[in-house]
Amino acid sequence: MDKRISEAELEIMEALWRRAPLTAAEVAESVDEDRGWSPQTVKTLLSRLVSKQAVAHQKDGRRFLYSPNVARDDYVGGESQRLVDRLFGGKVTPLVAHLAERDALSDDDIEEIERLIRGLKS
Amino acid sequence: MDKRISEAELEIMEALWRRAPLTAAEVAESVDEDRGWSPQTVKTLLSRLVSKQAVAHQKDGRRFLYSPNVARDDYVGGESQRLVDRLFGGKVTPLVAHLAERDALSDDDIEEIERLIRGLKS
DNA sequence: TTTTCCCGTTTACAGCTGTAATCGTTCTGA
DNA sequence: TCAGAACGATTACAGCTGTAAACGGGAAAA
Repeated sequence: MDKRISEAELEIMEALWRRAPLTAAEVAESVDEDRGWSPQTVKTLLSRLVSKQAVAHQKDGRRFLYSPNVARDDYVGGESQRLVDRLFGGKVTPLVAHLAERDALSDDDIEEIERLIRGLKS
Repeated sequence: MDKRISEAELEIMEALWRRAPLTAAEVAESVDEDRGWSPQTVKTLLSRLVSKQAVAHQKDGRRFLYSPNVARDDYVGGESQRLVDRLFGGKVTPLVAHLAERDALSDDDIEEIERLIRGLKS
């Protein structure tokens, strides 16, 4: 948990959050579908993540097994907080209000948020 | 509305969203407090924003007047959507749930969101 | 044993960012 | 009229990103 994780690196993290530990080749497989990256690219991203300490690797014979070193929840929480801080003065309500106004909320969403909020109140 | 606005550039946008049109010098003044940028830096950021078409400039004598070319609301909406897409599978509810779980919501927030949701339902 | 393959590591390279300094031109005050 | 001042434009430069290719060493296959 050192420097920020870039967009491409996030793809790698998602693969490792889905399943870990994985070898570089397995990560490449788990990710290639959508992005079409060469295995080299995946390896580069993995080592960058290792130096950023977002990913840990332990030797397994002559190869490495990679595992996330940051919980997805923590990452997601941090990023959400960043957004809220940067754009909504640190307040969550305006974010929700904003999404609501932009019709980004379906009726089901509204229903569900209401249930959620109701749960929080008790 | 072309390429993405970077973090530093966002500071400039915020100044222009607060008040516009402004000269480069005025932007620098309106922003310098927190960041401690040299006026040159502000000018560089302004021209980058102009080439990204996030800012418009019209000649006023031998200087330019700069104005935002993107509404803050649109920008904020786009960024929020990006976050929701990248980290919450495009669903808003998990975001709210997440913030709630992380205790990022005060009682007042909850109260207010509830009011907001209630408003949406009717 | 020799060739081939697989790994991780190193190097590459262009585009974006942060942060300016410098340049050329034009207005302005002396 | 002539030297600054003020502007925008051009150039700088290191660090981060996206996207690999090349390299070197060991393991596996022939």
